Amino acid sequence: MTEGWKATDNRKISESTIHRLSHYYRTLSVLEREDYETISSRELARREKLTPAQVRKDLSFFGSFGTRGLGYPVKDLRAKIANILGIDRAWNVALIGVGNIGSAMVSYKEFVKQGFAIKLLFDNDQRKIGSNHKGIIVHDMRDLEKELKAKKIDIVMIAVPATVAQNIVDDVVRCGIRAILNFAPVKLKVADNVFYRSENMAMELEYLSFALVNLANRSGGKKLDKDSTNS
Amino acid sequence: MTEGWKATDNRKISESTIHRLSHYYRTLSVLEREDYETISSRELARREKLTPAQVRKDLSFFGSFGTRGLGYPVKDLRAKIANILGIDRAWNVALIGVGNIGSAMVSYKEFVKQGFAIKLLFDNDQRKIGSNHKGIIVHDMRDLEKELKAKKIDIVMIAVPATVAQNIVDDVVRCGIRAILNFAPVKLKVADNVFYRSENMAMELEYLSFALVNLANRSGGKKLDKDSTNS
DNA sequence: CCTTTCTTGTGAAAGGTTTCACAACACTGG
DNA sequence: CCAGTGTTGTGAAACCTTTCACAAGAAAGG
Ligand SMILES: NC(=O)c1ccc[n+]([C@@H]2O[C@H](COP(=O)([O-])OP(=O)(O)OC[C@H]3O[C@@H](n4cnc5c(N)ncnc54)[C@H](O)[C@@H]3O)[C@@H](O)[C@H]2O)c1
Ligand SMILES: NC(=O)c1ccc[n+]([C@@H]2O[C@H](COP(=O)([O-])OP(=O)(O)OC[C@H]3O[C@@H](n4cnc5c(N)ncnc54)[C@H](O)[C@@H]3O)[C@@H](O)[C@H]2O)c1
Repeated sequence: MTEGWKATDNRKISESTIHRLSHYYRTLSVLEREDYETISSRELARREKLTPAQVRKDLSFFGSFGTRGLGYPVKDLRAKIANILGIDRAWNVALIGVGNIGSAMVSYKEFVKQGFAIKLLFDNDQRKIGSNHKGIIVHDMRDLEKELKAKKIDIVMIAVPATVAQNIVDDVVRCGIRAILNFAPVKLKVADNVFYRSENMAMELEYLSFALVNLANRSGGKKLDKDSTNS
Repeated sequence: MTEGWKATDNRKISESTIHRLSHYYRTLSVLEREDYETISSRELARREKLTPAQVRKDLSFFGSFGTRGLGYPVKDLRAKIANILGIDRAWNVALIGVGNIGSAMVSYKEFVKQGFAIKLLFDNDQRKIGSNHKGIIVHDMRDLEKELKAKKIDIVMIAVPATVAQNIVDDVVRCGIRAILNFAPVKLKVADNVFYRSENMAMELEYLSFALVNLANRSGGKKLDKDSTNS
């Protein structure tokens, strides 16, 4: 039980658990900077607005990292979670579609700090191809395969109009990419061995709209929180 | 059973159900444009990669909109879902923080089409205050309360640096706002009667990272899909 | 009008996630 | 070394969501 998590393990880890690990990671980073040595599941839960049992259960899927009577060692646990999430290394990211959203992403310095470095840009607009964004040249879509492979890209972000998103995804998957972050408000069809996630702002706004119409002025109305305990 | 959903109903609707309604809505919009009269739960499920039972169950929480043997009337169902989600009306949105992400949002024309019109911009950078983005003037944060009330803002988007996000949220809530869409990668503390959702790209990237490290090259690897059946 | 075919709406079963509750253990102070 | 306190790790219970399975109803065709 002490040797922890193996990638080959067959246990099924829920999406919610992984998302909570991301949060734990951020909180632990703060605690580490504030020179905390250990933290209890109770205190961690308080900061995350979860139950202590939830915290312990989440961590227990991957090993036993705490000390009874004491809590978890902040530094080690942070490192362990980084390892579980695979963010203890650098990932090479490419971005396709250097428009409004795409430009914002390129200018965002936090990604690099978190180990996700945008190494390649693509567009099909002749006016944009060859131009320089924060030191990165925008490539022609025709060079997609060659460049993705040359730069050993792991993750592709897609910020093109919704109408062409599926085509681009198909191209990217054909080039061997297994992980995609999509910003177009469409549901993508991909093979079973390709992972993708979508950021869909319209959907979140619709959720807020639903909440305002249906859940507002309830007695002790409930918090809706994508960040919180419920997935 | 035929009079359908009431906002005063006490049944608990899950987040997943609401997200799926958003998807159904989009698919139904497409079907309506393609002049479909009716659609069965089976066909809708096929397009959404869900089970027919899931579709029927989701809809059944709000009433019974179908005809046995025939399916659901596309036009009516779309209208009904719009009503449930509260997107059959216009919402007034304000955006705080006109930086990289904020500017991208202002330039995004789809939001207006979907009933979410950005009516107000705020920043605390003197160089930005007074400037004009797509016809909207950037206001000083000091005018927050006055302007939010004058423009009858329903939803506030927060695109400021993570360090100040909580302060801004507190201000906004104090002005009476009940719905917030947050882009800063922090967990916000808000009262129980305030709804908020976060777009957290770092978290989605971390999920992809986890998938690449832990789930890749599994036998018949599983698709991770925020859009799909699991919330 | 009756039979066949189709599809909804929904209780009940199955499956998944969170919370509970407590044994096991670690540290502290006497 | 022992009693007392605190906290983990984890089966089991409680809770929540999805899937199953079928009765009920609608249309079509003879
Ligand atoms: N801007 C926002 O705030 C926002 C919000 C939510 C969702 N989105 C979504 O993000 C996506 C991008 O939005 P945007 O506002 O940045 O749009 P945009 O039009 O500013 O940018 C799209 C970019 O993609 C490029 N492009 C178009 N077709 C291409 C192709 N076949 N191959 C390569 N590049 C191509 C265009 O040249 C352009 O540079 C859209 O799907 C949009 O729905 C944007
Ligand atoms: N740019 C991205 O791609 C990206 C991606 C993920 C998350 N985010 C998050 O979105 C937020 C904004 O990112 P960005 O890249 O647009 O940053 P930015 O620095 O470009 O923009 C922030 C804006 O907020 C304004 N601001 C700062 N303090 C303020 C205050 N107290 N009141 C009002 N306005 C204030 C600044 O003047 C600036 O215009 C950040 O929290 C960031 O972490 C951005």
